[in-house]
Amino acid sequence: MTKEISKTYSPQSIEDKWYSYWLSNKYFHAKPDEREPYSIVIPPPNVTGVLHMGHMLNNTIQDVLTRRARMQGKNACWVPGTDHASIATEAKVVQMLRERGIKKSDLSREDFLKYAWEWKEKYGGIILEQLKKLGASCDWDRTRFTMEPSLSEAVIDVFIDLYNKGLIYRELRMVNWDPLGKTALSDEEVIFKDVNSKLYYIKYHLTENSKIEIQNSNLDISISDFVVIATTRPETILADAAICVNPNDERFKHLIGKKALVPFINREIEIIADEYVAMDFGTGCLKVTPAHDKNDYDLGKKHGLEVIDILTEEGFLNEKAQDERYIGKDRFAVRKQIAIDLEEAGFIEKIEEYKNQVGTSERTGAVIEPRLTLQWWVDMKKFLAKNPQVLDAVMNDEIKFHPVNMKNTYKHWIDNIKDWCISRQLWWGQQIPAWYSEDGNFVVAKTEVEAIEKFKIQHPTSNIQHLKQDEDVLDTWFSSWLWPISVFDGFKEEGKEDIKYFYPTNDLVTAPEIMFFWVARMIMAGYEWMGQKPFSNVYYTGIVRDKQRRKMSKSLGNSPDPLDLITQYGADGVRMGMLICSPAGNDILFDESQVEQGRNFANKIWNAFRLVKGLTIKPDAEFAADLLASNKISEKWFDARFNIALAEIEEKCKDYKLSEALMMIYKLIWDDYCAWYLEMIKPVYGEALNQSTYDQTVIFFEKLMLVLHPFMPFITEEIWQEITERKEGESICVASYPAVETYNYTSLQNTFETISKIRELRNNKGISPKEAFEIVIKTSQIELYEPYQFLIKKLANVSSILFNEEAPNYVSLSVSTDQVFVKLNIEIDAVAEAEKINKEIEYLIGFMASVDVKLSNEKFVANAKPELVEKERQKKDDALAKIEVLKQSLAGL
RNA sequence: GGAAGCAUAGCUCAGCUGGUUCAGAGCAUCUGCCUUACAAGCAGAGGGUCACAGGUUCGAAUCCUGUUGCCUCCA
Repeated sequence: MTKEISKTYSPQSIEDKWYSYWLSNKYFHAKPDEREPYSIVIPPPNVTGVLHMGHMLNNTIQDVLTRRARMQGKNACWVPGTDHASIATEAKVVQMLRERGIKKSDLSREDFLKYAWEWKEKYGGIILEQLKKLGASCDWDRTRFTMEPSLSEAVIDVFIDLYNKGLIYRELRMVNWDPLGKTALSDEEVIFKDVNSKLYYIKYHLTENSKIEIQNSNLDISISDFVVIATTRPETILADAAICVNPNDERFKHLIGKKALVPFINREIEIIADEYVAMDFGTGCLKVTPAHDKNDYDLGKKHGLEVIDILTEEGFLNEKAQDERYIGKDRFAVRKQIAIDLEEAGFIEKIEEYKNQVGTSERTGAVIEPRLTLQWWVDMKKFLAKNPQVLDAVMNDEIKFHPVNMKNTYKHWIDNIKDWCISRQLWWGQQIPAWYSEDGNFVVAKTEVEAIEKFKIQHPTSNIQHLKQDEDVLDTWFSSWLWPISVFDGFKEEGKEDIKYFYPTNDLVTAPEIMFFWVARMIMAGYEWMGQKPFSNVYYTGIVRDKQRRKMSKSLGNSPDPLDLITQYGADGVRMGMLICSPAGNDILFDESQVEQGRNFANKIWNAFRLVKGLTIKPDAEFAADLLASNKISEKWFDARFNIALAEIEEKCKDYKLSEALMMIYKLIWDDYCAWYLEMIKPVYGEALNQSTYDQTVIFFEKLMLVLHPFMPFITEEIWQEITERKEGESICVASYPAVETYNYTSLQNTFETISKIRELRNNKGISPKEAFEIVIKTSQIELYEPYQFLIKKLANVSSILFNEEAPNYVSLSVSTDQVFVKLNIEIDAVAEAEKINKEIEYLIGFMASVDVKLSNEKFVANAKPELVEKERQKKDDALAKIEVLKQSLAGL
């Protein structure tokens, strides 16, 4: 050994060394040239984010795709960046300020933003730094941020453009209100959760007049003084505007048009009728609260009911609730309290346990409050009518989804699309370019100066002395949907080279849960502003879960820290562990043992490297002809194996079945190269290997490293650099990926089987591997064994091989259709041997019978493919031949 | 409540248009081994009526129908 190589692979120093080598040589930087482009845009992680297991999986996959493309001679560009994540970041900054004793409400917009930017500068880059540890081959010179000036400008331009096209409007509507974030949310940002709640049955007394009217009527009904309604939200009774029953409900017909009193505050509300009311739910009487329920709002609008909003933007009760006991208190506190108060006052008939679903904010977790507010909307139906390709391209596979069944989900969403609420009552984000005059008119314009000009034309009578810009910012996704265009500066007038060259991008790798938020909308933006798709393939990764199938999350504490994992197992090990069990679209059940498997694999490769590096080499001329011939056979065999496997690997990669491809590489290296090939050519201890075989062995190793490199970039670079001389500036990152070459396949099937069977025998009889055997092979095809005797002798420790000789008192082994007889130096049990052979004969007879059934079935012979029938005949012949051999050996015992 | 999907070894999954790649892989388990590259290893082994019930067919894990059980998305 020329130099000492450590017995176990230690990734730490190697990984940092090579990553900085790659960066300093700018291998990841791409600019347009004459090569075929390959591009991926990263799903920009939130600036607030730290790397979690989902990112690890997602970015490993992107890196594999990018590195493969780069090695295959394409000009690969993976654009990194971060998302300003308006609501998530604003929440973090507010919290940080609170910890410092500063209230957001005490700050001006400008001061707040100053703090927010400070925060972003400090923490915003963390996640990208972490990606470097993973080995991500992003073009870091192209790092973008959704709120950097040029990207923000694109967002504003797009807003104005859409407004001018009549695709954006402003309207008072019921929205999903997040009382914690104090902002509106889009439907997609609301997560429904099952909760155990209570259904309260509350009595509303009729007014005196109503009672009298009913008594005076001619209806034959028993009179009661009240109606009962069922609700899960008793605090909202203070906002009730009516009670509604189904007009077809016989039980309540007499009540229609009468009046009832809201408990405690005694507001008179009318009992109205509408078929919307389900007769079989609750009591059949519905309380109508237009301000606090979407359906009630619609109902109220239809019947002209008053909208009584009793909640503040933070979800506290306001003075409209009228009852002093509750004003200024939180909605949930009031719910508890009012239930007790109602019960004490005798308004509660009963309380039932009830399971229902409650909408919560994706970002803050707060329970969503339906709230009537003035917001900005994108008219999605109109948008899609203008861009029908948004659906068509996915349905006809112009944009391919992996796995394909995601197409259904996509179509369903598109078919049921709702308008997109894009305004957010936040400060962190792109401020909406709408300008208001004091008399309530507005124009949409990029700057105040332009706004003034527009006012002069559109609202000449307005007072434009004090124009005020809209306070709200745009939904984060209103900037992310432009990402594949804006990262290449596609909205700018000049510098079109990048966008022309890299757009449309090739692959997008993302989580299925943001298909609507992001994927669908990028497709929309792509067609609207570029006139073509933003990417050709979408690979949906699964969700990373723990062994108990629970989603990994910070709050559950079931997620390992990715950086700790990398420190412990190496980036290569972690990448392999994540990928080995993650078919597209399937959730991955993460377990540290998989990462351990990855680390073990790296170590295995490392030791193969130690072996090869440690070999002593001598010229071929110094070796015996039979050894050289044997080694040639081994080389030829592995060459064929490699090419067969490579073809399969490429096939899998083409289908985006990366975990299957990786598994094939794993087996190719571990089983074929290490367990078989290296053992076949390895000289006995102390002896040398011939030069030509050594050279070939190194070439194989190199090729294996190239194929594995996209998956495990660090160890492959280290070995690729060390296995042979490299020039300064060379790297496996930019080396060419092997192509499938022609090969002559020599099947060593029978040889390998013979070796395995002899090893098995040794195992069963407890005979040491050091003890050599003499064997006799009975076969009609000597050519399947004769040239490979050397290998059988070496790998199964066999001292001599004879063909078709008598083998009295030998133990018989079945190899394919042949028999191998092994001479043991111990006494063999003739009776047991005979029994074993008889069993085998019995099985073969049964097997033949089943084949005969098929062959004597006229319909089978007539309908099945001829080659299939032929195969069945062959099976029968083989079995017959084998029975013959077995009978002979039985006689010999 | 609506839609789609899934059900194959202990676990995670492959199995295209029905027939030798038809019952597979990796991990885990078990049994031997510290055999000069590797115990993070080596050599072997055992494990499945392909969820259940019908049907189509000469032939079904594969196609059809129903049942049950899971998961996801939407409301």
